[in-house]
Amino acid sequence: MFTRNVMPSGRRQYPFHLIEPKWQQSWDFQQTFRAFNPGDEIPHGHPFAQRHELGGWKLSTSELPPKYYILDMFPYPSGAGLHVGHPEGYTATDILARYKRAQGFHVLHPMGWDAFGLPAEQYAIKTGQHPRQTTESNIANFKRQIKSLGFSYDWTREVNTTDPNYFKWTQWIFLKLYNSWFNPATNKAEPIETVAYPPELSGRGAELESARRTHRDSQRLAYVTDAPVWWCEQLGTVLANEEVIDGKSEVGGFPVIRKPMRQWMLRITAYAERLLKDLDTIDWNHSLKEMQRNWIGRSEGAEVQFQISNFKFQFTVFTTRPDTLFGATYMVLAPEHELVEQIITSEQRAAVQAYKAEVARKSDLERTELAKEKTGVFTGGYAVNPVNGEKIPIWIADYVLVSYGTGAIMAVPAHDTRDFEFATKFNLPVVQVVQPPDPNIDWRGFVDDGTSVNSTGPEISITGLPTAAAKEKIGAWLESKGLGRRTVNYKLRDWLFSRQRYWGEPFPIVWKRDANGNVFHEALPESALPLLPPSLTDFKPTVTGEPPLARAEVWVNLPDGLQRETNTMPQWAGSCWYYLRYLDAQNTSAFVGKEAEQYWMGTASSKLQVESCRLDAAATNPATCNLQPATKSTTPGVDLYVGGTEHAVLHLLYARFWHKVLFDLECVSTPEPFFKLVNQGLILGEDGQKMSKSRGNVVNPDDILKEYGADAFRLYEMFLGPLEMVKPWNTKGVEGVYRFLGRVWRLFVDEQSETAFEQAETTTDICSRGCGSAADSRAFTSATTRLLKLIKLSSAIEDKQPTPAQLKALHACIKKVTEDMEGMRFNTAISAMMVFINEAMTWETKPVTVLRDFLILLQPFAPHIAEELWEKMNIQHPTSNIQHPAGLAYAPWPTFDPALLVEDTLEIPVQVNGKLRDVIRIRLDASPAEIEAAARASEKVKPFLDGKTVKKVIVVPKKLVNLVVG
RNA sequence: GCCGGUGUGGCGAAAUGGCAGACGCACAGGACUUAAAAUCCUGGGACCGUAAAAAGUCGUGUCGGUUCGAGUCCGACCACCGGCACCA
Repeated sequence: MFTRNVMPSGRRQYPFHLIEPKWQQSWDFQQTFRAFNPGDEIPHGHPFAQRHELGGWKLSTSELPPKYYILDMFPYPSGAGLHVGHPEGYTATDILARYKRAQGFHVLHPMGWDAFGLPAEQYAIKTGQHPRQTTESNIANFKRQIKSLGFSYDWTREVNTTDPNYFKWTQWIFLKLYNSWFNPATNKAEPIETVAYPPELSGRGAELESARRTHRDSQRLAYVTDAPVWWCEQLGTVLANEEVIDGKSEVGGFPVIRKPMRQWMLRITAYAERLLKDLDTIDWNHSLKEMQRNWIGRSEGAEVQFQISNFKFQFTVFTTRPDTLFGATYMVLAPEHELVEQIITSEQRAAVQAYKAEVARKSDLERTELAKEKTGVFTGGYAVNPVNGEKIPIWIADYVLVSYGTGAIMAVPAHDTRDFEFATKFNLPVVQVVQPPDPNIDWRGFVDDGTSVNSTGPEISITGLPTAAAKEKIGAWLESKGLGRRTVNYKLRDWLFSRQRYWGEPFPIVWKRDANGNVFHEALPESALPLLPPSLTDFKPTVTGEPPLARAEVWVNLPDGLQRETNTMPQWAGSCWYYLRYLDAQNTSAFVGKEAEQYWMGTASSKLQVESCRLDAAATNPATCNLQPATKSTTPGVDLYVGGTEHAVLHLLYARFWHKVLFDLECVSTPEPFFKLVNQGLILGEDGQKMSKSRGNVVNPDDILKEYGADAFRLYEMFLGPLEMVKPWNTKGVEGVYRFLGRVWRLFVDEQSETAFEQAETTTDICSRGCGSAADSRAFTSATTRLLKLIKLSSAIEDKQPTPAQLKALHACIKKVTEDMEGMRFNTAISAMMVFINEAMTWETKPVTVLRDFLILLQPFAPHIAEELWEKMNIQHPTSNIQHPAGLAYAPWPTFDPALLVEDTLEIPVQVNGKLRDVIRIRLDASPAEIEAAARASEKVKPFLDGKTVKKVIVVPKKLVNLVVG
C-alpha cells in the first residue's frame, strides 16, 4: 500500500497560489500603479490621490509631486518566452519603483515591446505565418509571464514598436533627421533649409537646381550612400554587423560576404564629440562609459601633406605623432586608396595589381585575423618629407585601413610597433627620433613619450624637446606653412540604418526622376504617416537581392511614376526613443506632449515636497527628516535605467544620438536621455555556464513560480548577489528565501485558522492560475477571497507598546534596508529582513505597529504576501491604520530613529600587537583611559603583556583597543 | 595586444582601514512524529591539540610595501569573465 497524492516538494509554506493572483487582479482593477500626466484628472479613490490628497484634481506640472522615472530595457518578445535573466533587472527596478512610491515620489514605471526584428521574419519565411501573428502571440505570452511576477508597471502606457500608432512617430523622427543637417558652426542640428550653398551653385536652371539638391542631400543627417553590407546567400538576406559572428551568420552559421549596396546612413559621426563629452555629465558605471569612449575612439593628432615626387599632386596622412616626422622612412597607402593607380610605376604595376586583387578577396575579418604577418608592395612612387625634403618610398599594405583617418600613413618604424614589424620584414630603414627617458630602454620600437632627437631640418628643429612640446611646435610650424593642421579623428563610423527586410518600419521616402533623368529621393509629408508595410505572403528577398518589400509592386509603384523606398529600418530605430513615448503614450498629435516631456524628464520643477526621509538628514536630525524640497530631487532625464551590458554600445549610443538631435530641434528638453544607468549581471545556469538551449541549462521562471510563487522568485533573484555581478542560478537556493517567507507568514497567522483554511481548500473546487474566461476569473476571485478570509492573525499580535528591544530590532532593520535600497544592495537588505524575522520569531507578543512597519519594508520585495498580511492587519487591528489610508503600495516609508539604536554598553575587541586577544564589554561613554585600563585588566590579555613593556596604546573609542608591546 | 571587471568556507555571499565568513544553501546532530515530510533547536574555515574542551598557529589568487592594525590602501604578478582589436 502506498499513497499517491504526496506533493512533490512537500507542503506549501503559505497559500501563494491564491494570494498572488488575488493581488495582481486587485492592482489591475484599481490601476494602482497608474501614473498621471500634468492635466490628467486624478480619480478620488486612487491610492496615489489618497496618499497626496489630490483626489478629483487636474494638476499642472508644478503642482504634481516630484517625478521619478524608472525604466527597464524593454524585451524582444521571442517565442521562447521569458528566461530568468529578464526578471533580474525587472525585479530590481520594481523594488525601487515601489520604494520611491513609498517615499512620496510620483513614479513612472512602464513596460513595452521591442517587436520588430529578424526572428519573427525568419519564422514567417519558414511557415508563411505573418510576423504580426507571431509577434502578437509572443507579446501575449511575455505579458502573461511578466504580469505573473507582480511588477508595478503602469500598463496604460504600454508601447509596441510594431504598432502603427507607435511607428508613425518612429517614421516621424526619421523625417526630422532627414530634414536636418549638422551645422559645425553652431555644433548642432538645424533644419535643412539653413544649409548654405557654395557660390558656384547659385543661379537658375535645372542643372544648378539639381546640383543644389545633390549638395543639400549630402548634408542631411540621413543620407544615401553605397556601402558594403554582409550578405548571406543561404539565408537570402543582408545581415547586420552584430548578426555576423566570426565570418558566419549568427542564425545557422552560414558564410557571409561583403557586398556593396545602396544604403541609408545616419550621420552619427557629427555628434562624436558631444557623445563623448557629455558622458561626463551622466551617472553611468565606469566600464560602460569606457566602452562608449573606446567605441567613439577619439584621437588627437595632425594631418600632414606630402608632396609626391615627380608629380603635381600631394596626399594627406593622419598621425598622432607629428613629432616623429623626421623619422618617417616610408609611406603606406591603403590598397584601396584612390591615389594608388596614379603613382604606380610601370615596373611595379603587376605586383601592385596582384596584391590589390589578393586583398580584395579577403574579408575585413580575414584581413585582421591574418594580422600576424605584415604584407605589402612597393608602388614605385616616392613622397617628399616636408621637414627635410627627403625622398621616401610609398608602399601599399593592408594594415592601413582605408576607412580610418585619411587612409594613408607616414611610417615611423623606430617608434611604431606595426611600422617596425613591417620595416623589419621588408628591410626598410629605421631612424631614431625619440630618446626614451630611461637610457636603458632600447629606442627601437619605443612608442611612448620621450625627447626628440635627430629632428633638425633646414627650416625647423625640434631636437631636444620633450614629446608634448615637440608636437606643439611642429604642429604650429606645419599650420603656418600650410603643410598640415592639428586635428582630431574618431573611430566611430556613420550608422548603417537600412535593412533589406520585411519586418521593420518602411522608410517614408519616395524616389523620383528629374527632367535630366537624375534619380533623387524625397520625403513623404507628415500627413502620410504612418506608412504601413504592404501585405505579403512571401517574405523572402527577391531573386535580384532586392528587399522583400519590392515584391509588393502595387505598393512600390505609385500612380505618378514615383517609387517607394523598399528598405526598412533596423530594430534599433524603435528602441531609440521608446522611453519618450512612455511619457505620453496615447498622444495622437505629437510623439510626446511638451508638458508631459518636461515634467517626466525633470526640466520643469514641482512645488510639492517629498515627505520622506533622506538618509543624511535622518542620521543627524530625525525631527526634520520628513520634509525635503522636491526641486532638489528631480533629475534631468530618466532617473534610473537598468539593462544588460549587451546594449552597452549600440543601443545606448544610438539612443543618445537621436536624443541629442531631438534636443537640438527643441523636441526634447534634456541633452541626455538616461541620467543613471546600471547594468545587471548575467545569470548563469546551475553549471556556471551561460544559459542556452543547447546546453540544456535554461531555467524557466514559470516552473519556479509554480513551485515557490512570485514573491520567492523575486526575492531569490535579488538574494543571489549584487545586481551588477555575474552569478550562477541555484534552484535549491530559492528554498531559502521561500522558507523565509514561510516564517514571515507563520509569524503573522494563527495556526489553527490555517488548518481550517486548508481543510476548506481541499473541498473547494477552484481552478488555479491560468484559467481563461472572465467568469472563471470572477469565480476564482470570490472563492479565493472567501478562503483567505478563514485565515486569522496570530493572537500574539497585539496593539501594545513595543519594548525597547523590539524597537531596536525594527529600527536596525529600517536603517539597513533603507541604506541598501539607496545603494541598490538588495541582497543585504533581504538578509537584514531575515535577521529581523529570526528575532521576531522569539517574541512572545508582537506589537502591531512594529509588524506594520516591517510589512512596508517587505512590500517592495515581496508585494503579494505583504499586501495580504497588511489587509489582515487592517481588518483585525483597524485603529492603527488611520495614518496609512492609501493602502500598502503608497504607505509612507518608515524612518528610523538613531537614538533607539544606541546601547549603554558595547563590546570592543582588545588586540595585542594587532592580534585579537579578548573582547571586553564597556560603557558607551567610557573614556580612553578607562578603556585602556579595562583592556590591561583582562585575564586573557595579561599573559601577553607579562615581562614586556607597553610601548604604545591605540584606543579607538567604540571600536577597539590595541596594545603594542616590545 | 589594449581597456574594464572579478578572485574570500563544500556552494551563493557579507564586512566606513578595526572581532573575516553576517544572511542563505548544502551537510551533520537533536526535538516533534508510529514513520517520513514540514517545522523548531544546535553545530560547523584549516591546522595543532584534547576524552571533550580551552589555549595556540595559519587563513580572503601570488609576492612585496604602507600602517599600531590590511579582504579593504599602494606596487608587481597570476587566473578567470566581458569589451575592443593593425585605429596610425
